[in-house]
Amino acid sequence: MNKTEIAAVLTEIGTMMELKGENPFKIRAYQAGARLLETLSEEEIATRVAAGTLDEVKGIGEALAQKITELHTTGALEFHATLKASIPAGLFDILSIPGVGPKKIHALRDQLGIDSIAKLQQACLDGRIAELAGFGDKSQEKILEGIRNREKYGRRHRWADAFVVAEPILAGLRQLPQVLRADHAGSLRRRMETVGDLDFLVATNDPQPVTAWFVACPGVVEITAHGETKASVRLASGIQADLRLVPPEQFIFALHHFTGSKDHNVAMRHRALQRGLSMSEWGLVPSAGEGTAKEKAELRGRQTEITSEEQLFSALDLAFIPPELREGLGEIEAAESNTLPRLVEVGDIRGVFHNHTTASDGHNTLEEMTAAAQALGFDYLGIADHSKSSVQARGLTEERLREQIAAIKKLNAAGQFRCHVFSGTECDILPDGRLDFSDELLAELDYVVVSVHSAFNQGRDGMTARIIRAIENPQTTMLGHLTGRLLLEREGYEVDTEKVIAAAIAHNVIIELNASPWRLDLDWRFWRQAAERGLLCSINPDAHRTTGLADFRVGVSAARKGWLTPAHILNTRPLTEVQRWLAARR
DNA sequence: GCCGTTTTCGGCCCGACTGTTTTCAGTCG
Repeated sequence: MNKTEIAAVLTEIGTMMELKGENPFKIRAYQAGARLLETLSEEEIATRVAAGTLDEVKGIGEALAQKITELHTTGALEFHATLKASIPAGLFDILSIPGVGPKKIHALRDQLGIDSIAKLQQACLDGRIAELAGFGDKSQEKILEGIRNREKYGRRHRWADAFVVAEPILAGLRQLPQVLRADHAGSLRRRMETVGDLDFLVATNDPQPVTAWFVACPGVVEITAHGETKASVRLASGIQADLRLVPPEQFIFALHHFTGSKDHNVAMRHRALQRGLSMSEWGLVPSAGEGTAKEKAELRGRQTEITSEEQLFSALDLAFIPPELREGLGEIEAAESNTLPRLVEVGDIRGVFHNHTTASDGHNTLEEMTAAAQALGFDYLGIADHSKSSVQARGLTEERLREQIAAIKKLNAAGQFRCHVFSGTECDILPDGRLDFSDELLAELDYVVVSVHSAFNQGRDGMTARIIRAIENPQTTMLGHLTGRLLLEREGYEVDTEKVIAAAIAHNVIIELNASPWRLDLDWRFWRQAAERGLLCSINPDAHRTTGLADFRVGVSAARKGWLTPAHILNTRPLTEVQRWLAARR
């Protein structure tokens, strides 16, 4: 088993222990162990398993070391299987209903034999829940509502979709005279690929007009809470939006707190405690001695000198950690030793590869795409229309591709655009791993993107071998959307990502970070280690129309989450350098 | 289950809110 799979097992053990009502600290140990494992490299895990030194890692003790070793070597864990067999699958679903946690699930199961959402819903309708000790009419109604909402709004939202909704609300908040500072927080600010709800944070001394404006925003279909310090609404798109209001001196602490992630916050508080400080959304105060609430409030009052997140991190002897990195994956250690990377920025991107035109399934012509790329300030644009096997996408035949090559040469020669155009193709990887065009034709292009668009169900080994064969082809420049996933729509196909990455590094092939908000593939979680091992990235918008070119920004967000610097990314390089790099590959 | 300038036991991150209670447990972020 690889580390991701092992971590998933440990996390599931944690959840199951929660459902069993186990000691919360024991549960936390499993969850922490899972997170920790993700930060280690596959090599280090293998070495430590072989040498029996896993328990030297802080956070992994004897028990976890034994379980990780068993999973790593045999691919299974007796303890996990036994535990899983003892818990009805329906309990996991119940856990996802707001207001119902492990303790209540325990009571429901003990007293009413409830072990699925269906049974829970029926018990609510029968009025049996309200009669239980610790429950009441409101609990029963809330559970029913939760079950209904789960069906209706239970899904997450792609980052770009959420951002489009959030942006005008944030702009509106900032224009209110009562609002001194405003920002968004949560997973939207951390630029996660999907977002559960929108979090807005406002600094104000006069909250009432602000909440009044917020609950009356266009698109609000339901007000779920409307208090002094917090308001929640449901928007037409199904997204829930929360607004929190704090006094100005508390803004930075609250911004950091509500940006998260939870793992990051836990680690930050732990660090604060090591320095004799107690950290919360209210401030940073000495933790020594049990001061009264009033004394602590006075101490908070003296925290006003912290007016930026930079200062907050500095107070804990840390360099500023960009929100994208706050996932509890080693960013605090890096900030401590001042080894955080200089993350890639939108302004670093000089051009983009992998874009489509009307020649295949794009909506704009070559000229329109080039004009749009130039308007974005790009020095170069790569065209990569589909190949002949992608019939559904009107893939180009050999003849039509040669016509396109000629058209691009002519366009570059005409000097109409300052932006240089590269001739490429998004060439299908056929089911057996061969490419869709002959080597002779591919050699006429500036570069070649290879992608899987068919036969998704070959199994892990088959798919891995197929993609690696395509990588080994000397004509291949870069690999497109490695897993083929569509966020919230379709899982990627089964493939051994680590092996594919290793093959790409060995053959000096780029792997793209497909920047389409639907894909963001390869996932940011793989990039840090892959780049450290020498993998080169290209942030590719996979644009099918002129407006799609701007999606490269979403790709930059994902790259930042993956700790990538400009040096790790081909399309941060100037035109002449890219031309040299591509020419050397041909 | 993990850890140790509190070192092999007794702690472990913080505060608000809700609904249930009549002083608090459970849940959430």
